[in-house]
Amino acid sequence: MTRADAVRNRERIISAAALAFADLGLDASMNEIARRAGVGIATTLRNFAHRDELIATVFSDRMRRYADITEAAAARPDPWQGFQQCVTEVFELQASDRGFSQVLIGSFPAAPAFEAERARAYRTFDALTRRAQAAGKLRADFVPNDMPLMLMANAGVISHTIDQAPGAWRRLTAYFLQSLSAEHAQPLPAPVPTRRLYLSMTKT
Amino acid sequence: MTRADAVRNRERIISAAALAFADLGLDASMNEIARRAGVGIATTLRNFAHRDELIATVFSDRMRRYADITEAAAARPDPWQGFQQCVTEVFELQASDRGFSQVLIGSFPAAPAFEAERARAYRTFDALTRRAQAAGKLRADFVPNDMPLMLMANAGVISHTIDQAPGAWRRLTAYFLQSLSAEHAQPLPAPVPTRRLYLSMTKT
DNA sequence: GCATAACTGGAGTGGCCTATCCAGATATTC
DNA sequence: GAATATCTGGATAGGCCACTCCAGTTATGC
Repeated sequence: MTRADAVRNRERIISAAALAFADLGLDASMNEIARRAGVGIATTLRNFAHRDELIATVFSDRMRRYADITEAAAARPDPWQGFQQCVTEVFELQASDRGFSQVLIGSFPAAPAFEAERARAYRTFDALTRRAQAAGKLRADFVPNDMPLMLMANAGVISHTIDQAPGAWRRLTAYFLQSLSAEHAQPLPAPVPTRRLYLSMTKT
Repeated sequence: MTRADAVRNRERIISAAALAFADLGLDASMNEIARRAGVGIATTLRNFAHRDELIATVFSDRMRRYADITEAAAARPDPWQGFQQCVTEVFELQASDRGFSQVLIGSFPAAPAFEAERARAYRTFDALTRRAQAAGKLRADFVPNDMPLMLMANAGVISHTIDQAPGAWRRLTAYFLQSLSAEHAQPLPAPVPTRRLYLSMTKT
């Protein structure tokens, strides 16, 4: 039987980690998290032997929300508005948490349930893309794999501006959305091969 | 009198640091650099007491090149082609070195000569911007302060793709340039206040 | 070729990191 | 309320970090 106080401690660790990741990013130290939780380092590491487990636990809600945002956008009647809403809201989600911004451009193979949500988002985004292209609104040479590219770009902006200029990502978003419109689109260089980009998102 | 072998050591440190920064980014440890240079840690730190001095020394060439690229673009007769060339070549310079990519979105107040080159680039870019806008090619609501925003975005892409998909930044660049065209430009959110963005680029 | 100023690298310090160990504390069960 | 299974946090180890100290080495000027 798991003891009641152990459950309480586990939850304190998760709460503390959520704050620490938001403040400091994903590389907040386990020591720091233990300190904030008012719990020993041993207790923290007993509950979450690998940092990735803690990350997956802390951000499972947000990851689900990520996939939900994509599905809600796909449910909108207007294909192009749906696509734009998806990009905007995902970027906004990224801006809401330094840690989650990094989660979205990372990969956590040790947490299958977590990655399943990401896969759900990708599948839906794929459909969203095709629908917007079929409607002639999204440029035909856009590929779903451009999304991680944009997430990386947005993460770069967010990590440097979120404290001093928290709205900077909105301007980036606007630039992106305009360049994704099918109207007057100019040719692009070749897209990034999916496999290779995914590889780059594997843990180091 | 500075001894000949001391000069030689200093140069070995600079060369080793250039490689280490390119491989590992700006946070390569001083220990690692000393090891690569085949020199004691004490010698390394005696030559460069602060990491920033070493960074400014290693990247002074590239920083000058950055400003030169901007000036060369400003010297081109066609304002819009000049502007596009500037953005493309600066992004390419960023892609050529993980460390320099970070330098371009950082700030090194302890190295005034270094920052003077950056200021030269900014001044020229400002003129380049106005000229391209006067020609009606660059959208009127673009502000020079959007450049650091794009540099941050590009740095984000580069840091995650340079190994596995080294051409990814080109696609980002193409998207950006299209959204900067004056033709069919849609309204944007407010630009990031200059002061605040600069502040965010100050060392932590 | 010697005296000396200039320079060297290794050893040591203190800090923070992950990770493990274990004697003691505590919730639970009966 | 005693027995026990569960859980705790401090101490500890080993690694890497920036940084300092100093006895010993080496280039240089005469």
